[in-house]
Amino acid sequence: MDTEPTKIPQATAKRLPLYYRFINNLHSQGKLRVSSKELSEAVKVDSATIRRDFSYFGALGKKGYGYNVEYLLSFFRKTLDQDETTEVALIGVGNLGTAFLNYNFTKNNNTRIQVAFDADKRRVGTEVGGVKVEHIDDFENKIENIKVAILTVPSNAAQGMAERLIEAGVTAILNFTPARITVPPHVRVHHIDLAVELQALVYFLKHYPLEDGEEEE
Amino acid sequence: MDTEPTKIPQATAKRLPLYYRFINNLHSQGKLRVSSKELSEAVKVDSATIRRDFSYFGALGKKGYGYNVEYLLSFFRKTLDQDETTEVALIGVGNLGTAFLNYNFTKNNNTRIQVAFDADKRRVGTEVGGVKVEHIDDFENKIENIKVAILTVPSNAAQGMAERLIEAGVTAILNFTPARITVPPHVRVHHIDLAVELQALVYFLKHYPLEDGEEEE
DNA sequence: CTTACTATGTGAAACATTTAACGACTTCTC
DNA sequence: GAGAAGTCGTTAAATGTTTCACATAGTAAG
Repeated sequence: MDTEPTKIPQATAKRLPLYYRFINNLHSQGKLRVSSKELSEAVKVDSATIRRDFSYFGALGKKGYGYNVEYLLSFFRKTLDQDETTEVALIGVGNLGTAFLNYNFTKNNNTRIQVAFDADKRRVGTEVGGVKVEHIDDFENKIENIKVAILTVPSNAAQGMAERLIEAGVTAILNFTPARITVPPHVRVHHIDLAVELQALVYFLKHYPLEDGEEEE
Repeated sequence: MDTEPTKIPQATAKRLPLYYRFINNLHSQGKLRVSSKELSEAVKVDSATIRRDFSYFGALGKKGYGYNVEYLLSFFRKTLDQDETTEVALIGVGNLGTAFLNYNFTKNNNTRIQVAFDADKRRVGTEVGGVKVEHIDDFENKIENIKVAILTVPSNAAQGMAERLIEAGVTAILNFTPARITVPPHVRVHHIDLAVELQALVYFLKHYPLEDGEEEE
């Protein structure tokens, strides 16, 4: 009973949540069918890429018709495990951390921030976005079943915190600090580096002028 | 006098700011030389990839020696236009926007948030992270020379704001809203979608177990 | 039923990126 | 100064991703 088909390319996997969200929108708008072309315009991914992506999961659509929204939705729900919620811990309740806490992922998502931690005693005990803030030194006791952490601490604390998280059983970290943390091979880290993103955008702006007609991810 | 060599691959261009920051660190630590191997360990990019990346700009290193930090730094400073500051506008001073304003990009960066805008009158007139907050309806007058905007507004406002920004002359947008905005071909948009990033991480966690020895970007 | 239309799923080509491997040159050590 | 060790720059191979283009099968309508 493995839901896994053959391995999906990573590039495809990264687009799945995006597809899911949009299909979800369509569904709540009461739309019954959708073509790869419509989807393409909405999510800004080439329609052939969408068809290819979907095809890794088998034939989800009907020729001459498109995709049935209801079916697509229930398919992705299963595939993305939307039914079981993944509990997440957030480390560092600064501005960025607060932004996450207020984001309310659970709405369209299978992820929920269960608990947040901060080193600043003034923040401990408060509640942000419905999530309790605990002191960072207590966390070893409070994240026993948590495998995913969002790291929004100052960058000099990043490596140390990562090690403590891993020690406590975390195996996936979304790292928003500029520090590139070093982790054992069984731990997955995704870096999102705001300064780098902004600089890269500026670099593209200056060195890769868009000609009319050239489009963009 | 074109600083442009032949076109650099996009994947390389996205790594340049990362390299720059790290080389900058080395320099302020007083380090004189660095090898692609050391750099690789620090930024978590394969050393062959680093050598390849650097080689697009010509021969920056010396065989048997490595790279001279001073030289590398001054080279990247030029290449990434670190000398001229790019002015940026920030739209939407919520938690995420505030996080950006407090980030202080100028420190290691050639980008500076010059002005921020918000629709909430209570925020207008305040200063966040040293940046004045203006009312959003005034912005057409105040961003005449600004080409880059960070969009951290609620997602239902994203498309409309994007259009106003473009109308006012913006040609690059860093979009943090979940909305995939539609823009004319001469405008560059980079999407950073926090919920998608988190979901993708969870998907990888569940479906792509890391074997020992497998490493990760 | 037949014809016109539509849109999928995919083979094959094109394109992009990463990685391995190694020759050439430098530095280091004795 | 000679040999060992180190490290770049690059050629070539491998891998990954996107896109084209079209046969095929379904829909829609008279």
